[in-house]
Amino acid sequence: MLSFTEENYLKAVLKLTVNGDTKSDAGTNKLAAYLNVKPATATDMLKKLKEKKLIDYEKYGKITLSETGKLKAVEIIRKHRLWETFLFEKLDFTWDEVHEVAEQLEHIHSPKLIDKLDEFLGYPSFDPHGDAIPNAKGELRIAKQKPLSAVSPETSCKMIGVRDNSTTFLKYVTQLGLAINTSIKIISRQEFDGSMEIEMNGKTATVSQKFAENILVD
Amino acid sequence: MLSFTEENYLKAVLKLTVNGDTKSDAGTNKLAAYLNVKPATATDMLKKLKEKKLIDYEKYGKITLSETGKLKAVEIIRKHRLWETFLFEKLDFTWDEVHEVAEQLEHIHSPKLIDKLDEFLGYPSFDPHGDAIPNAKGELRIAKQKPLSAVSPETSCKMIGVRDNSTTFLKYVTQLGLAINTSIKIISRQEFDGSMEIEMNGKTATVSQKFAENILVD
DNA sequence: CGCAAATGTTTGGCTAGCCTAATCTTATTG
DNA sequence: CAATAAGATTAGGCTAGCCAAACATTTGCG
Ligand SMILES: [Mn+2]
Ligand SMILES: [Mn+2]
Ligand SMILES: [Mn+2]
Ligand SMILES: [Mn+2]
Repeated sequence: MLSFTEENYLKAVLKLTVNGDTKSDAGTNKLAAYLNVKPATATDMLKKLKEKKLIDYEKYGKITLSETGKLKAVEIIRKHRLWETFLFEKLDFTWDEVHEVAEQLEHIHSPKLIDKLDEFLGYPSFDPHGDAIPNAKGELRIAKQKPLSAVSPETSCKMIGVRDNSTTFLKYVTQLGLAINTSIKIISRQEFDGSMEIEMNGKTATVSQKFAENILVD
Repeated sequence: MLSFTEENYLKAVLKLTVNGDTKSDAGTNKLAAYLNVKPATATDMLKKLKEKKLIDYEKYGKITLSETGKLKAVEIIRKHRLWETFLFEKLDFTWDEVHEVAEQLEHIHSPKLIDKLDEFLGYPSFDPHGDAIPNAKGELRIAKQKPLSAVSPETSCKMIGVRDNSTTFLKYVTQLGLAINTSIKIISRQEFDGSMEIEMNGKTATVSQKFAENILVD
């Protein structure tokens, strides 16, 4: 039985190694920064996870999940996203409130619980942020996606997710009238700083490049 | 913010001090036995809880919850029983499966979560074992109840709860065709060992005194 | 290449929770 | 009213996770 902390490390290694955008690898420093601990602490835990055969790791070397470790990590992602969906769909949480609570709920140990929850929710494919939910076998459907910042002016697209899950970002997105499935038309893009004028639901807004990089569209 | 462990100690002190049946008080040994730790460990934690003003306690003296401690403990009971109700009503858990998972879920920190869950469940008054669920203000309705063992032969009653929540007991109860709200008629009672012949839903069965003491009726 | 910066590891030390063994206080009872 | 028995506390020690500071290795750049 893995501890709360061990599970968070596995999830962090997964996030940093298959990071979608950067394909960067997980170093002790990055891992520590991600988990808000110091590098020395991360090194301790890496030795422990290697001992338990959950990661492949040699001193000063690369860090990757073992097969077992990857399965475990994906299972935690699955739990996290199913709980977020539950909070959003059934308990009227907003999409900027679900992450924090799911961060606790993902560590509840009960295989029956998570499978029943999945069934209760109707086997959802995506969580409230548009992220794919792995199924019970740990398989994860990957949707084609690109950042809004890569869409050409004069064309339209549909928002299918967000890259940043922070409350501040999500509240801003909502305030602009954007949500999953919103159709967005790019009116123009400034060469200078990459800012974009976009239109959705009849309203227009100007957003920064940083913002556009964090909106995922089809 | 209380830790998982501190919360379990508070709940244990509450259970042992307002124990319904025995009105016994909580000593270091009983507390330790209840929590599956050694007395020395309990003493350490009692000092810590006193420091945090959650219990009233002097060396070698009585242990009672402070007002704050009682509020906290009742809140955990509330969460425990609401989660049990959720698992039972919404996720098709049986009543002998819910306790173990609720033991984990009761420690999730989120005021919004528990109030929304309460609402989602329709503000239930009792959990799957017939135990009263405290409301959001920490008030607990107390139902009149007595053990089946105290019911006179030739009379009828309705099962409203159980005193023992263990899986083995609950499975046995179910196997006999008993559940919350089942009408029970006492056919006879043996003076010798207190065993009873009872009838419910047309079927009869003979149960021990120990069994009858753990079935609560109106 | 060669050396400094970046990155990673070790050491020693901390707290929360737990333990055993020894000791102390309170309760019981002959 | 002793003297055990029962109950509670203290002392010392352990592991999991964490940290700061010292040390080691690797990377990258002049
Ligand atoms: Mn999340
Ligand atoms: Mn987590
Ligand atoms: Mn329970
Ligand atoms: Mn608990």
